[in-house]
Amino acid sequence: MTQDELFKVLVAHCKEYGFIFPSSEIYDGLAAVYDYGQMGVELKNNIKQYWWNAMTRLNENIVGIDSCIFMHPRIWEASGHVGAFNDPLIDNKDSKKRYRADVLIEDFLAKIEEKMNKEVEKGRKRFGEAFDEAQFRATNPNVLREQAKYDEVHNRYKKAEDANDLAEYRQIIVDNNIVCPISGTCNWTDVRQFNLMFSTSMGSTAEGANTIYLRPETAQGIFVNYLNVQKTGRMKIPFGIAQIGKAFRNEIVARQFIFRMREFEQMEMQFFIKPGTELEWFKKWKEQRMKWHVNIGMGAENYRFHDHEKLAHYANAATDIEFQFPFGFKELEGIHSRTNWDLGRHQQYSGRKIEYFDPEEGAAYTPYVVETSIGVDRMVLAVLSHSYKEEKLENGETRVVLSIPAPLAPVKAAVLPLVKKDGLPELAQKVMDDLKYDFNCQYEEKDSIGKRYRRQDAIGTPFCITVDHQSLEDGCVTVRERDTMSQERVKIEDLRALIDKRVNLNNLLRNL
RNA sequence: GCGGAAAUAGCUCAGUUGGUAGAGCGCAACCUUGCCAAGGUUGAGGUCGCGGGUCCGAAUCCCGUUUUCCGCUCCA
Repeated sequence: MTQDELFKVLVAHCKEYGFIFPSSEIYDGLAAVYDYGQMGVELKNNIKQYWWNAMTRLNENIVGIDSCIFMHPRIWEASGHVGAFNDPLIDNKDSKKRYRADVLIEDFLAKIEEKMNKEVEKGRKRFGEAFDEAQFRATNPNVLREQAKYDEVHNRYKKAEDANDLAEYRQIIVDNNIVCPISGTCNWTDVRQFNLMFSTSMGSTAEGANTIYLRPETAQGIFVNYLNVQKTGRMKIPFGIAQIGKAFRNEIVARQFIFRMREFEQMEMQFFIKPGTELEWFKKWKEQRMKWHVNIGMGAENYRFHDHEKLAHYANAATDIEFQFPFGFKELEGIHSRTNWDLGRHQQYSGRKIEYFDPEEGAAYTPYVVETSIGVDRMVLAVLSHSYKEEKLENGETRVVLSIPAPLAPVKAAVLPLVKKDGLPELAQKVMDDLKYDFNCQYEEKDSIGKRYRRQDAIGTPFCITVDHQSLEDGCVTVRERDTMSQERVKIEDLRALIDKRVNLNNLLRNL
């Protein structure tokens, strides 16, 4: 099976066993939006818990928050998201360069003005003292011609701007033969507005309504709460704020299942530090985060760093942790040294002083930030794609098994009476009642025992506990292990400890 | 965004030159069995993605549309 086929099979498996469904499926679906089903939500919650506890429990100086999806619109101006993603953009097909269509037109208008001014200067030299500029502009044929052209383009441009008419932008550029400064050609694409942010309006009346955005990242919710947390938590630098939450991006091309969705979930931690120490902390968090991933046990060889050579305007160092997905090594997590860019911008836009008084320095400064940002859905996909296996058994049959690392598995144990009579269901139900407070368990009595084992394999349940006739006499049950299919007899009272050892998330945390 | 392909039961698919919708698996109930997807009986489930057109008659032919997949492009 090729990686491509494997990916398709995995998507089908996710739907068949209740991990991930296409959104709004009975209405033909909604592109690039997916829902988590009864198994998927458990897996996802376990991943989130592993991250949350690793951040907030293992680090005394990291605390969590949960900020809202709706935020003040000015936040997105400060963060640069509004400016960068609202512009009408046009590409030159020959030079492959992208320009702002409005800037191209404004530059063109500026050139016409320059031409007119040159004519006026010529006139001034010719007529000397007697020169009447207004008179000259109203009568000189060269100036009049340019002025008419200017007025026409300017009017069209303003109208297009008011109507947000992108096609008209392009038409103005083409009609006036505005060329690309690099290729010198007029071979343009359509004008497109790349607004990555979803917007809605807040306020019940049209005139009183504000445009507000669905956050395209959770990080800004942390930055705008920096002062609140630092003061109320009496946090001392260095310290971090962690958050898990939904973010929204109106992707132009959203494909590859849950790898790139329009609504997705992030786990972000912003670590606030003293300026000048950022590269040290960047290095530390790089190591820490890689350790967290490898600790899950899906093979260190499936991860790698990808350092950014071209840096975003706010960063002075950046790297990705990439995972080997069925479609290649792709970004799972980003680690960025964001300097004081975000806090500085919020200071500027809000007018509030966002500083930290460092008692050791005896001075105040705007903290620097190292960010770790991981996609929850990408983690889910990483775990699922790595865990899905089709095994050839000795009897020639194929077994589909999700070898999800046990602490992340949706269901930890299935309790199965060998037959549904002779008092076995009653005993099995007792076993179930004993375990259900500690672990997510399933009770099943339908179909043959073999079939039930396979069903549990398909959802990645690490343990199957079978109650048979002998159990009624000796109080022992068969524990069947998912990956090896091996069985052992265990006393019912020893079950909890045995399962706990393998599935408890805290054991994963202890290895960090 | 552009080009190509696909859409029939929960899943995988068949359905002849246009003539009343099929299989296997799965699902539900019961019987038999009991440690790796067992057998039997019975049953539920589809206006064939959606909308329009041609025709006496459309799952089948035509047009439009939606969604998905595969390339390219874009984004990071």
